[in-house]
Amino acid sequence: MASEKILLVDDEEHLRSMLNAALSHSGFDVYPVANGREALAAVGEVDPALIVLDVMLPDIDGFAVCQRLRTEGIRTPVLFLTARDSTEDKVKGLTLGGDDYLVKPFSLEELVARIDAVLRRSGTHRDDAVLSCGDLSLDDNAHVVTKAGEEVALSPTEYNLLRYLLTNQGRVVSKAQILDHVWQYDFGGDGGVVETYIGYLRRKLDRHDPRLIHTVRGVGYTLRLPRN
Amino acid sequence: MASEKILLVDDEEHLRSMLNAALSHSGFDVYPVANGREALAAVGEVDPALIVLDVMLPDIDGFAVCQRLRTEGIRTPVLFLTARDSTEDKVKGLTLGGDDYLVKPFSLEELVARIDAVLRRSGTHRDDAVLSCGDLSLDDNAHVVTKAGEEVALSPTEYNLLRYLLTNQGRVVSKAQILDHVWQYDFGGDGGVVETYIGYLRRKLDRHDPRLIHTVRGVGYTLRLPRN
DNA sequence: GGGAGTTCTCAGCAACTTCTCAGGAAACAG
DNA sequence: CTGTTTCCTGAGAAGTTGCTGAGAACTCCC
Repeated sequence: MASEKILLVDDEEHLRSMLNAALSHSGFDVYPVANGREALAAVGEVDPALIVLDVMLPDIDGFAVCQRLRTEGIRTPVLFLTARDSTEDKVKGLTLGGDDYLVKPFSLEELVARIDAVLRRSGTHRDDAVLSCGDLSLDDNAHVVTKAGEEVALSPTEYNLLRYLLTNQGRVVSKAQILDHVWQYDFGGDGGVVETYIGYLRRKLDRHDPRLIHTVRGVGYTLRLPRN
Repeated sequence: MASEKILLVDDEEHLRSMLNAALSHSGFDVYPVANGREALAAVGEVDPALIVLDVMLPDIDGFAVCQRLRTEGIRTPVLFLTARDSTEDKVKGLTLGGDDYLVKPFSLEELVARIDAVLRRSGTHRDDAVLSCGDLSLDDNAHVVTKAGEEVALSPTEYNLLRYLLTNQGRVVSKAQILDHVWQYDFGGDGGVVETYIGYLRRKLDRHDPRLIHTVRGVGYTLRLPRN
């Protein structure tokens, strides 16, 4: 597998190891570092396809790291991680150069979706932007979901949940897995929300046979066409 | 046989020796240790394919052990064992990076099933996810059982029992063995339940010839095609 | 500051699961 | 054939899980 290299820059140890695990498992080749200096040093050696860069770093801040790379002529796309505060506004202007940003706390599903989107735009195609199952399809570029040709409006969480089910179609995913991947990493509630959102999805796009979203009692949910 | 190595970390001696016996018998190469320090030391020497890791340890807790490994770049998949009260609802992120968890008390069959699932996901194929016998088949990924092409809905216990019979097809298993493997290890009842559940399975998927589930009077049950 | 949309919790309900038990059927031994 | 043991089965009580609608809290946008 020719997996893409990702340079992961975050000083918070817990978050870094969590993102490392999640991105590795999503098929990326992850190089985790803890600060700006290490990041600058690693870019030359690793030559990553993308940099996941926390804005708040102990030494050089994320903007400065990025700017330094650009003045050196390095165009590697950057996905900034920022807190919901004043830095959020500063980052907004940076999406012009093909970069993007994500506000903490985010969900892992969203992170992977953004990374895929940035890589797709920068030409390094990871995979197709359209996921589908039966007459249901989700286009990640256009951010559009259609069922039987009809466009269906979904809220952000509904969309992320559907995307997660589609990337795992045919496999059963537990409520715990769904919470870990679709909800923000600091979410404190229980699995009850998942039931509610599965309900929302069913109402919006699984009202008639053949049903696509199946409950596996005591285990979780799965999305697939019924056996013939 | 190139059996996979499993590092088993649990401080409760009784449970540790029980799991050791069960996993060894399932064909794994088990390395049991009693605490976090020993676990960290053993990972380097043994290089296991998977770690079964109790969350509640006397010295370093399971999460910390895992995180320590990750920051060292070790990505061995982990199967956490957690108690129902303390952790289950509170702790998130256990299913990231291909890891999984099991709530105590569990059944041995479930433990082995989870281990197989994690190893399958992490690429270390132990064996296929589909078990079958005649026109009966059980797909562990999709968690779907079919008989003569028809999908059959099973409750969790029915599913676990069928899985146990399938992995032991051709061999006779006693009611005591079934209780030990399919029911939670602290189950207090008698073998009567097994008869009931064998009955459920027969009704759902063994109503017509050729029969697959056979009673061996005075000994136990066996699943296999009739001899011609 | 008001309205629309979204997120999350909760309680009541429905459906399912688990386990026990008791009576009857089947196998077996003498 | 008869008594004993083992197994099968249906009924039902108790517990668990999942679905749904109502509504409180929040955000975003005008």
